[in-house]
Amino acid sequence: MGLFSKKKSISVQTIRRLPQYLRVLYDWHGYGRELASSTELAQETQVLPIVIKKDLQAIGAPSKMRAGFKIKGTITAIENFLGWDNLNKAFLVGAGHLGAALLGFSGFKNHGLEIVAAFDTHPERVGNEIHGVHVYHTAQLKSVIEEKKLKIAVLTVPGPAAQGITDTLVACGIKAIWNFAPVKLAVPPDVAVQQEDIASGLAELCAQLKSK
Amino acid sequence: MGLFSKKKSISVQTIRRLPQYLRVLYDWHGYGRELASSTELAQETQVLPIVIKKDLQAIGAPSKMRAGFKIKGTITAIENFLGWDNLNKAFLVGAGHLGAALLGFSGFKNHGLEIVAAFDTHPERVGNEIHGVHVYHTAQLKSVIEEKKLKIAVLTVPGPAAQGITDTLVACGIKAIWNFAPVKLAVPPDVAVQQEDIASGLAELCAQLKSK
DNA sequence: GAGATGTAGATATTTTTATATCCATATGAT
DNA sequence: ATCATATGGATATAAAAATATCTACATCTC
Repeated sequence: MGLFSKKKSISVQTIRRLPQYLRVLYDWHGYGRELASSTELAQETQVLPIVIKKDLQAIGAPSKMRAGFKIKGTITAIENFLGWDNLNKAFLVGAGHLGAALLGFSGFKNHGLEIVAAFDTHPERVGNEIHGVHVYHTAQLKSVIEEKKLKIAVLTVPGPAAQGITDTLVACGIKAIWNFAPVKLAVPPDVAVQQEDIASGLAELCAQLKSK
Repeated sequence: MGLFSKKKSISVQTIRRLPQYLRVLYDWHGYGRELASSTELAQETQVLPIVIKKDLQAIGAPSKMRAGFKIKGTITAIENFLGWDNLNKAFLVGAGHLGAALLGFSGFKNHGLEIVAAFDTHPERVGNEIHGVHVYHTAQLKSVIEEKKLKIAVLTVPGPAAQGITDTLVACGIKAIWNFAPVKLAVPPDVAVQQEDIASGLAELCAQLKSK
C-alpha cells in the first residue's frame, strides 16, 4: 500500500488508440475549440463512445460534467503519458527503401521522435544524406550513439541482420528498439522492443476478405 | 445446424500470429524438416507453446501425436486460410516515399499479393515506373482497375486525400483496402478495410519506455 | 516388453478487454 | 425557477483471449 500502489496498468489497446484521439484533438484545437465529448470523438474515430470515455479516464484526462473533455488538457495528458511532450533523439539502422521512407516522414516530430542519424553498410549510401539525415557506417554505431547521446533505435535492416545489430545496440546501452525486421529480437528485460510486422496487417485484411 | 455451422470465428490475435509461424515453417521446410512441435516453434517465435497449439488447432493444421505438427501441411493450412496460396492482383494509390518503399518490397509475392499498378497525381511521377511498376494518373483508376481486374487497394496517400480516393475505389467495386493513411475510412459493410497506423506502434514503444 | 517422456487434444480457469446499464450533474430551454 | 437532456462517472455484465490443467497416446530408452 505504498505511494505507487495506485499506478494502474493501462491496456495496450488503449495506448494504441491514443494517437488517433490526439490527431483529432490537434485538429479541433487548431480551430479554437475547447471541449469535445466522447460522442463527438466517436463520430470522428469510429471508436465507441464508451471506449473513448474509459481510455481518457484511464490517463486522467480533465473533463467537465455534461460538457465533455477539455481538448487542451486532454492533449497534454496524452502527450505526457506517451512522453511526446519532449523530443527523444533517435537513429535509424538500415537505410534501404523502408528506412528512407521513414526518414522522409516528417510526422515523427509530433510524436516525440527526432531521427538525427542513420547507419548502413552499403558504400553507396554511407557518407550521403537522406532527407537531410547523414548516413554513417554501421561500424561507427557506438561512437556516434555516445557522441550524440542517442536513445531510441529504429531498425530497418534485413531480417538476418537484425539480431546481430540488436546485440550491438544493447551493448551500447540502447533501451528502446522499434523493430521493422520480421524477426523476434532477443533482448535483456530492461530493453523495450516494439515489433512491427507488416504481414500481420495483411493477414488481417486477407482473413476479412475471405469471410465476406 | 447446417453445413457451415461449424465455422468458428478465429481471433484477430491468432490471425496476426500466423505469418510469424509461416516464416519459421518456410525456413524449416527449406531444410527438409517434416515435423515441428509447438515447443520448438515457441522458442523461435517467443510465443507461448499453448498459444501456438491453439492457433494451429484453430485453422485445422495436421499433426502427429507425440511428434508435433506436420510442417508442410501446416504451411498449406495457413496459406489456405489466409488465401495466400494464389496471388491477388493489387494496386497502390499514392506513390510517395512510403508507397515507393512498398513497391520495392518483394516479400508480398509470398503473401498472396502482387502489386501490378500504381497511381498518383504528381506529374513527375505519372508515366514513370517505380521498381518496375507503372504509375498511372489517379484519373485513370476506374479504367485500369477494370482492364486489369484489380482486387485489392493499397492506400498510401496523404490523410486528407484518403476518404475521397476511397469513395472512388468503392464506386469501382473494390472490396479490400489496406490503408496506411492515418484516417479512419468510411466504407459500406461489404468492404474490408485494414488500418495501419504507424503511430500506434510508436505509442506502444514510448509507453513501454516510460514504465521501465 | 515395460516404463518414462514429450506431445497434441480437450477442458477449465483466469485475465483482459469491450460493452451495457444506471446515476449524479451541469447546462440550456421554457 | 423548473424541467428535459446529454454528459462524465461508476458499476456491472459480457465477450474475447490468454493461460493452466488434465488426459491419452505414440515414440523412445532401457
